[in-house]
Amino acid sequence: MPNLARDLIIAKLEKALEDARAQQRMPLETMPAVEVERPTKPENGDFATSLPLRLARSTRVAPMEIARTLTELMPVDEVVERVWAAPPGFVNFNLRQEWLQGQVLEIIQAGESYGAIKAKNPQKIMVEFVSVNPTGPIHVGHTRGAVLGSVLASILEAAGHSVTREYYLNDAGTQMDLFYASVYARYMEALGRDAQLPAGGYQGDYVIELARQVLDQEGERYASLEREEALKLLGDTARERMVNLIREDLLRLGVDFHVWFQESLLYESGEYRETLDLLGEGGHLAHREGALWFTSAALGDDRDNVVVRSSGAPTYFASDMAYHHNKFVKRGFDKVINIWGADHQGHVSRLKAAVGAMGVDPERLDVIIAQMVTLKRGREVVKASKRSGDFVTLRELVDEVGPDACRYFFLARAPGTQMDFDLKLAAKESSENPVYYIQYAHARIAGVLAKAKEQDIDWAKADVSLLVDAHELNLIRKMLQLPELLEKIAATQEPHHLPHYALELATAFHWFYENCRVLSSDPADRGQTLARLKLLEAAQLVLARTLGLMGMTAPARM
RNA sequence: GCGCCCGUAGCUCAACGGAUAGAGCGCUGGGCUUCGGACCCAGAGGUUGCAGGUUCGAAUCCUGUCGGGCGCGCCA
Repeated sequence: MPNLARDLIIAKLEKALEDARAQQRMPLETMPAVEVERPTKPENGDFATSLPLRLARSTRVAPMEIARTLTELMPVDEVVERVWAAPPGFVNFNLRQEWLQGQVLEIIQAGESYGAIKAKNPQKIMVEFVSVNPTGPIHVGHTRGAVLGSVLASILEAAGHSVTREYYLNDAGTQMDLFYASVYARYMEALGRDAQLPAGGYQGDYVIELARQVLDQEGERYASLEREEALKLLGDTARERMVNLIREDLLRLGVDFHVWFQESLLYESGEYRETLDLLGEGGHLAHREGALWFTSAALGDDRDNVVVRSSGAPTYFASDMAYHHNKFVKRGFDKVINIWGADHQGHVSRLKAAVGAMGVDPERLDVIIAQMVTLKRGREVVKASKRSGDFVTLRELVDEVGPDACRYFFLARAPGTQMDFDLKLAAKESSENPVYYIQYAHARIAGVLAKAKEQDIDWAKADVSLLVDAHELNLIRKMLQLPELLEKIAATQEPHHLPHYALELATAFHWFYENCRVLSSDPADRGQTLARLKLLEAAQLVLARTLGLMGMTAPARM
């Protein structure tokens, strides 16, 4: 891809500023950062900058005068057709029609890589997400983070970074022990033995099913073992089965990982020990009340945190520190993005403190907190609690709503806002969901292109300069926004803009389709037909690309 | 009590400190003899919770306040 129009305009502005200073037409002490925006109103141009308004104070020059000076210093070229000053102090830019037309060919040439950007500083990035304990199936609350993480990872890749998608598997620790004991109790129960769920054990029906499944497939062998031995061996199989279930459920949603990182490895490899030693040497650990503490209060956190309990068992936080040591120091990620639920929000500061104490710049760790999802059936709130067993699983959700709608729905909301998910509504309205509106645009294009092929129309040599209708140019303009958008999302880590863009793109297409007939039997329209087929080919590509980045299907028929 | 997040149209949500705060759903009224009507067009609907402040300009930043969510364990 050539440079983005936006970047060309920024370069133009920067040059104009330098010229203005050199010619002493503007008293600039330092060069300001140049930013351009896309005006909401088309009459305000394809691009605009409010630079004159920002510079008015420091230069003590009237905004409109600055705007006019800059305008004079920016001649039109092959990309920009018109530059003008607009009150109260904007400079607006319009793109040249010929350039827009040419972009159709550029998009087709870029093909499936359209929108991909060469990052100015490509980074090795890890996105760690979901990471639910394998003590039960994934439920609705985790789905948001799953979608968010997978799409963010795709977009970061498109923006030129090298991305690892990782699931942190907590296969050690007290919750797992509790889970094993719960499965064991259900297993014995299934054999008719007297068994009691441990205090605070996992009560969900899935534990009963799991135990029964093990019994069916592996027999009674665990019952004859010593309890401790049985817990270990039965635990192993139960955990594996649970992890597989989680993996399958996520795959149904279209979420996949490069790495399933086992917590237990941190202990086996000695990295846990190594991390503690490192922190100890730095003076960040203290023995107190029989336990070992990370002295995070001294680093600005609200309080110190226990790393090793008085029982000698490490806390979850201890392994998390070792895990992040592994991410940054052992594996050398430039940036790590963790996606957590709102209930983990209190852990951000202490983990950042720990990362800093390891000698890693805490800025390299980003934690995105996805706020709670309230699940509803109509007006009724559905409680989701894994231990009480009363929850809706990801699998049930995907079965009911479908993966595409599910992804779109979770993706379209900014992570920081709490959201309601009405199961009833989602299922009922699925045929009028924006998802279908977007996919329908893709299917419509596929239909026209297929028809053109049936008629042996070859549009390879179409003349794009015939694309002069406002609807056509509008569609091209919209297609050209994708690369900028991806760059922005990669920088702000807010993928929710993508579904909104997809909707706008689909609207631009439907509007075009309504107003511009593509296939015409009139020989006089031949040139226009070919050009429009070319445009559709590009539009289909951009739609498919956008849907693909969201992990959604781009159907040729619906 | 302290900390983090969120209050925008009837509902679900957008809006990079910028120009008249926008979409979808729902509601009202229109639109195909031709490529897929799962479409298009128009309209109604807003004191951006409230009050101050900063700024040429605030839904956005700051302070306070009201309302909601989540945290504040030798659980994860």
